[in-house]
Amino acid sequence: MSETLSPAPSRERRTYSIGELARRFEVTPRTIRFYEQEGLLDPERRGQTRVYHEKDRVRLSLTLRGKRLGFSLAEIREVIQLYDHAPDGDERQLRRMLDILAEKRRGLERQLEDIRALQHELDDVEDRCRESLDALLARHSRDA
Amino acid sequence: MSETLSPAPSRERRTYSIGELARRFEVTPRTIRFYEQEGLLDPERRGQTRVYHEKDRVRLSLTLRGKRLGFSLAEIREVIQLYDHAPDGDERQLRRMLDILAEKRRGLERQLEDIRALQHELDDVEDRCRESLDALLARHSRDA
DNA sequence: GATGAGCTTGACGTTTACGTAAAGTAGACC
DNA sequence: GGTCTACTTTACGTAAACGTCAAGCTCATC
Repeated sequence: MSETLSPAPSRERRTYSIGELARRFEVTPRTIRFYEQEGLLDPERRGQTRVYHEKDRVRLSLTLRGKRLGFSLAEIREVIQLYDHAPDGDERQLRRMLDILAEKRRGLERQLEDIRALQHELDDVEDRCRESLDALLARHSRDA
Repeated sequence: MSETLSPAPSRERRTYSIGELARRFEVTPRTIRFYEQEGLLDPERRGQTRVYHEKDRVRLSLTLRGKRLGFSLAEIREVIQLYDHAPDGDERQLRRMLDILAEKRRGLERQLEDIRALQHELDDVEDRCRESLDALLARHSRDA
C-alpha cells in the first residue's frame, strides 16, 4: 500500500534489470530507456548496464498510470518533480506548488465528470442494443 | 440533459458554421475538418461550405470528451459508430457489441482507479508541502 | 572459442493529431 | 467594383512517443 517515491531509507533492497521491469509492466526496454531520456527515470549504473530500484519501479508505475489517463510525459514529469521536491523551497515556492496541486485536482475532477458522462452514453447504447436483441429473440421464438 | 447522437427527429433546428463551432469548443476549424476527415463528423454541405447540426455538435462534444480521457481518434470513432449503429445488426453482431461495451466499461473503471490513486498521491504531496510550509511559518514568527 | 541471451548506444522510421502557409471562392458592405 | 470576412482545398511541416534496425559489449554455457 504505502509506496513512496522518496527514498524510504532502505526498506526493499530488490533491484531489477531493464528486461525484468519491461516484462512486469508489459512495455519494451526501448520505452523504459526513452522515459529515462525524458527525465522520468534515473537508474543506477553498474558498468554500463542499468540497475533499477524500488524507486524506479514506483516511478514507472506512476508514469504508466498517467499515460492511461492521457497525460503527456512532460505533465507526468511535472508530477514526479512535485513528488520529489515537495518539502524544500521557500514560502513562495511552496504556495505556488499548492496552487499547482489544486489545478491538477481540478483536472482530475473534470476527468471524473467525463468518465461519468461516457458511462451514461454507454448505458444508452446498451439499452438500445438490448432492446433490439430482445425484439430479435422475440421474433425468433414467435417464428419457431 | 438528454442529448442524443441519433437524429432525435427534429427538435432543435439550429445550425452552425465551422467557425462558430470552433469558438464554442475552443478548437480551430482545422481540427474540425480533420475530425471530419477521420470519420468523426459528417456535416451537411451547402454549395461547398459545411453546415453543422445538433448531431454534429454532440459528436464533437463527445470527441473532445474522449480526448480529455486520452482516447485516440480511432477509439472515439469506434464509440461513435457503436452509438450510430446500435439498433441494427443480427444477433451475433448485437452480442459482439455488448461485449465491446463491457470492455469499454472496464477501461473506464480502470481509469477511475487510476484517478483515485493519483488523487491520493497528490494528497501525499500536499501533506508534505503543508508541513514544510507550517514549519517555515513557525520559524518566521519565532524569529520575529 | 564459438554461440546465445541480454544488455548497450546510435540513428533513422512511423503514427497520431494536428499547425501553418498558399491560393482560390463566395457573399456582405461601402 | 473593390475590399473584408469567412469559408474552401492542397500540401508540406511538426511534436510526441515510441518502433526498428544495426553494431558492439559481456557473461555463461556447450
